[in-house]
Amino acid sequence: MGTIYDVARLAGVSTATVSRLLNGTGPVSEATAARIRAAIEQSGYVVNRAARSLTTKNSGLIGFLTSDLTNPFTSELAHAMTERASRDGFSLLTAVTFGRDDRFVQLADELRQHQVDGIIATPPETPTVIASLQQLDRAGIPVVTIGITVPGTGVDFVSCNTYDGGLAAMRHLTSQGHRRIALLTGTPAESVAGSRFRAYRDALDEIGVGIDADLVMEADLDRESGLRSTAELLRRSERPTAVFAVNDMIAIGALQACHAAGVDVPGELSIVGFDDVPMASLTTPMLTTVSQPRSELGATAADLLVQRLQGAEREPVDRRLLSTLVVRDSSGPAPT
Amino acid sequence: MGTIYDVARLAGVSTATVSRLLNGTGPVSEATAARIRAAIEQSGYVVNRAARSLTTKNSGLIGFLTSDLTNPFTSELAHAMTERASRDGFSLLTAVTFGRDDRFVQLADELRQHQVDGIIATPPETPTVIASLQQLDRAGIPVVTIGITVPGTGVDFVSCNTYDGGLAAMRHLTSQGHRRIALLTGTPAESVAGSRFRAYRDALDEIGVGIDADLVMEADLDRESGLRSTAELLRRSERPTAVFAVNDMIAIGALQACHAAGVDVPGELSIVGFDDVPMASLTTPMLTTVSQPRSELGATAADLLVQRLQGAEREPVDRRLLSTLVVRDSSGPAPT
DNA sequence: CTGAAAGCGCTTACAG
DNA sequence: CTGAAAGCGCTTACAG
Repeated sequence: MGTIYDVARLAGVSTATVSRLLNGTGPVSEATAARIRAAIEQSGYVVNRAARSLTTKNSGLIGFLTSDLTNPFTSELAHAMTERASRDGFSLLTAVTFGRDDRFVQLADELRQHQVDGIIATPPETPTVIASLQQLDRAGIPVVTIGITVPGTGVDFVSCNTYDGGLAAMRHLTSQGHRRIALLTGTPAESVAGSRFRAYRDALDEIGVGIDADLVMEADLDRESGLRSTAELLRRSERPTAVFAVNDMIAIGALQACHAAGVDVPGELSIVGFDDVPMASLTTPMLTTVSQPRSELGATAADLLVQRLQGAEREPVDRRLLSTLVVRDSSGPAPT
Repeated sequence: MGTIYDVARLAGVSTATVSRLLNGTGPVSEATAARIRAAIEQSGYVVNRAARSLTTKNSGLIGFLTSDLTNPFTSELAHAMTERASRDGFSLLTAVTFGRDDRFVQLADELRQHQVDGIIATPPETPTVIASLQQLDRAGIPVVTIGITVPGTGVDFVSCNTYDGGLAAMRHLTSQGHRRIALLTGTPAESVAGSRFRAYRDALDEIGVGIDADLVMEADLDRESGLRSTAELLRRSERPTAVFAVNDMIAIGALQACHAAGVDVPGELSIVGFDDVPMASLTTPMLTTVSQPRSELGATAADLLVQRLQGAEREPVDRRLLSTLVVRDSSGPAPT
């Protein structure tokens, strides 16, 4: 592909001059500029950013750590981040953890090896992950998290008021007479989707009902496990009357379990999800869920990181976007 | 973060020895190995792969060029590719073109700047894109494409038999009496989703009906444009009785347009999609569509590329996976 | 406006 | 089993 030396030789100048033209980092006479441009054209020269990063300490790479690119929520985040980042010449290096803590740690390390300028993470809020994020921060790598806070660091944080959203969802159920409400969430419930767990607990508390451990289903955060957990709930002699899923994919799995078991939704079981993914309004019945501004979350996260990478000195930011309950058809009064 | 020099100094050895231990590329006595490991631990050393790539010519980066990460089809591809690639230590550098040719060319260049070892692309089959891909190939960068062929190159190719799938979908409609069938596709129809266009044309040909240009709706490949195109079709005095969408997102948009206009599906209009994205079985009515093995496509593409990157010398591969028509509820007999 | 030279952090023959 | 040194492709003071 040719190096900057080839271009320099072809144009009869030094590599310093070529570099200056390429980066607009110093004056170059129009005559030599023209010769250099011709040489670049002729040799098909493409700058080697890996080499460049060796001196500049900037790779132009942003690491994105996520557990599942398949989840529409995540893919919209990634899309919005890519778009925002590319505006300032940054590319996204994506690492998928499959929700496994050990992979998170390993992939964070890999991103560092690739000299990412910064990292955006939207992982489960487990101790291992938090520790890993803190280490990144200590190593001086700018980090922005979506949905989880990392105490004692300079990490920027963008999220929705998921607690409020979760509370609205739960109250929507309790106000309609639901008492036996199952929670479909990750493992452990307290930390994976922790704010939604707290909303679940507090809303039950409001109506004087404690948490029934049998109704807290800890599993993966995907449709499969929503289907499995709900199928199990439906087999029990004493069923819940409602299900609160911490994301829509789980809720959709729950819906499918009901279809399969011939259980009427919302007549026999109310289902509420979280995220308002595109397909939430396409299910039968359409899903009641909490809407999060996905693109805005992604764009904001990327924006905060880019700002920092461009030298903005400021206090760590805690940016909360609004999430709202969207009542559709999968929820209704508790059966009497 | 410390460099290999810091580690070497700390362990009292040369950088060459550290490098040999790190890469398992030469013998190191157990005693020194232990000292080096301790030094790495102590200094929190992380190898700089950008620097490494300067000598090895391997970045460990695979570029993924796609038009829309939001499409479930694409995100599943990306997911599967990431998984397969990471097995051999490769990371995915994602570039999103938003379906724009100029961005494709620019992003391909950016990926080269970042020294990607190879590229996987699943873009529209436009002349600009083909030319760009050919240039990549000429530059000696291994390329695997999903869904489009690049003539006269060493590019590996993995796809479904989308023509057969499209033909099955179209025959499903024509055999039920449909004559006025609209095609919802990209611009230009002949090349974006070209095989599906050919299937459309040939199936109409079989029943002695020519293409009615008014029924070929060229637009973007997303839900929005499916909605818009269909809304327009529904406003016409002479409506089509069926719609064949080249992907499910478009088909879902078509479904929504019908909902909005109070048009019964499939009573008044049959809709057939393509891809069988997860939400295709969650719509009301559930979508008739052509199923593509998404994960397998992604995994195969990544596999072919990794093989090549690991030095496999072989003829360019043309791997066809099977796509099949899935008849659900959005299609039925033509209204009489 | 331009060039010579050092240095970024690695790996790799080569020599021992 | 180990080290000295060159080289990968850039950028950046420094000097002119």
